[in-house]
Amino acid sequence: MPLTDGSFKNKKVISIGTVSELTGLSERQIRYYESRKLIFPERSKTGLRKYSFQDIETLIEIANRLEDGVWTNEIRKELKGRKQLAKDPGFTNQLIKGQLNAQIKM
Amino acid sequence: MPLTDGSFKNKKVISIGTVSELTGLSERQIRYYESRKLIFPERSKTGLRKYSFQDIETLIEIANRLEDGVWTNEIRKELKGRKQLAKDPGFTNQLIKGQLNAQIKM
DNA sequence: CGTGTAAGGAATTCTGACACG
DNA sequence: CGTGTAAGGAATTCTGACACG
Repeated sequence: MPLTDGSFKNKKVISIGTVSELTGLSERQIRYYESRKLIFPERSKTGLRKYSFQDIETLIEIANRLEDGVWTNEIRKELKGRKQLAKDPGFTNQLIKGQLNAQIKM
Repeated sequence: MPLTDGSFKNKKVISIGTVSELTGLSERQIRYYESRKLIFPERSKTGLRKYSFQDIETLIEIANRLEDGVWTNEIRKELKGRKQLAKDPGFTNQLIKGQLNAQIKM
């Protein structure tokens, strides 16, 4: 199965510092939007937040809505409208292949 | 301009620990392949390596070739065959928009 | 050649809180 | 409400080196 690019978009692998650079938002803001239930990063085993490119797009959208004077409560409702579709259609499979190979090697 | 998914694939935003988890390779191996000129991560301002999803695919490929008993020197040649095409066709533009908005807001 | 590891330091991220408003 | 900051601690990453082979 060919690797469809859509696989990357929802893979949570970016740390908060990088997200901050990419979006222009402060880490404080990014964490706050999470507490407001606008974004849902995953956590590494040790608790570090991990974001996807999709999250970054959502964050930019959130920043734009806030500029318009919209409250996070309202933004949450707006965001709920757009269902986040199928995640991970293929990429993990490829990764597993790579890891299996690595294992078998041992 | 709509955001083409290809934009994500070449964006260097993943740190080495995450790459290690995703590929099953040790950080030592990943850094070594860089010293062998097989992969070319970018660096954050403070020197931390950042990889793209494309790099991850390449790493899995490298691991597979090594299992076949191929030397890094040879793998480098093989990799050179496949030109890494256009990077960043659009994503950065969108990010800049978000950041500009953020700036203007101030 | 390719990879593991201990070593010391630098950079990152986390949480809870005080602050302003 | 949304965001800044200082505080202390925990987790991550970096480089150069010794080791095996």
